[in-house]
Amino acid sequence: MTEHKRGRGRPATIDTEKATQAVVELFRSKGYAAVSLDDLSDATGLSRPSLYRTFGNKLSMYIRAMDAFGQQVAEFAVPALRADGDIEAALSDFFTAMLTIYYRDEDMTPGCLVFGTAPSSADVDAIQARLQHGIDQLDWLMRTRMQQASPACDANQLKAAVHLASNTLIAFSARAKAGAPKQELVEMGEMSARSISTLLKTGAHVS
Amino acid sequence: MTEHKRGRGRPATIDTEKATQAVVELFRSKGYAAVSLDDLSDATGLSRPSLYRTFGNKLSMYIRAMDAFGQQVAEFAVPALRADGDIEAALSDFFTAMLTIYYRDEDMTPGCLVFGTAPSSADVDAIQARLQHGIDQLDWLMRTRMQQASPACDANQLKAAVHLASNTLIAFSARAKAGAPKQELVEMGEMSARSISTLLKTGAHVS
DNA sequence: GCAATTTCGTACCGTTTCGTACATTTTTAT
DNA sequence: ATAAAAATGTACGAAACGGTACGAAATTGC
Repeated sequence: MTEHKRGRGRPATIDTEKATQAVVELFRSKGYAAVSLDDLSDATGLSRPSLYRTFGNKLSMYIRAMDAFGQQVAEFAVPALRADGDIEAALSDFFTAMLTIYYRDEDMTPGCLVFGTAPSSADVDAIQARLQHGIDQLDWLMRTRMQQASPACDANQLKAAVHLASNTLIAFSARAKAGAPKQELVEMGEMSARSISTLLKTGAHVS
Repeated sequence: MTEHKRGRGRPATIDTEKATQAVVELFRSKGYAAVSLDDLSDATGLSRPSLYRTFGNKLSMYIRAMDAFGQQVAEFAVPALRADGDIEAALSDFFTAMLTIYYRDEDMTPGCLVFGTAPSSADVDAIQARLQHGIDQLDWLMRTRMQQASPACDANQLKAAVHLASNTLIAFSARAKAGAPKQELVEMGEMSARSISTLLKTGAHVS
């Protein structure tokens, strides 16, 4: 699919995937506006014109980075939430999986590209739209999973649990960026998962 | 106190407080890195050298804006949390008070300066320190208020409730920036307040 | 080999950026 | 009046910025 039939001309040598990953890393650790094209050039090893050819301008690079980040989350962390079994374990495992993404290396804390850096650049319409998409998707994910876990739960109680869970993850981004140690947030996620699952269970027979 | 004994020389005409407010508004709607000194000059009506004389460089302006914003929160919203009475009402009123700050005008959504824009600039040490301070203060506020409301509550349950409440507010910043209508978040705050207070009450006699 | 074709980096342009030197204005003291 | 003092804006400089024209490099078709 990605393999073109090698026609005439100089063969391409750029590893788009690896470059995309470098772009993601840079944007999520320094934000959108603070990153210059020279920074991106250094991080990817590509010249500035090459960046333009493969990714377009800075905004489209950031948008693409958001998409790539979302895909990584979908592949690595969402399965933990979708896993069968106790809702508490699913929530807890999902939180910790997200935290291993947020804390890439043990020392540094690049955090979340979407919830960590997009809000401050939300005055750009395209960025705001993607941010909203990310939040919507998170809410949808939580709602469907919790509905499956507690089909008899009251609608309002369910909604409350969904928001508590989504908001927990969103806040993790800010806490990670603030320098909280990973273990602290892992424990916070475990406790939140327990509380939220308790609410879901008791919510099944409350007005 | 602020009134100097008017010695020799041209009297100052700059309204520092009004300029500070303009700086806060600009930073919290566009973030730190995306704001230029010319933007700040336009927003405040002060020339760039005047900005330097009164506030120092861009970073110190942002730091000062964070402090001013925190003070506004302490004066306008924190009393609602501290108010005597039901913990659910206190939480709900606090959330809505914060949301009236986040949604300054009906149309625009500048959001939260601390939780909305600081995370993406947390690679600057001074900004990260203030962000952490803001989170710590929020946690402390929640903990003391909930301790007062439910002195018999289990320590872990209390901690869980504190984190759920703090994380709710932190996430509101991202949701507001994403374009969520104010009413939606007000209702989300009410439901979260109810759930969290429920957890606090049931947590008094659970292992 | 040689032209066509595609990829890639050097070098450049106009603009914006932060920060400051310096002149101007406005006041008080003598 | 006139000098001293404080506050303020104009004008400038050096650096960084986003973006692109253009030439060099590498490969295939003839």
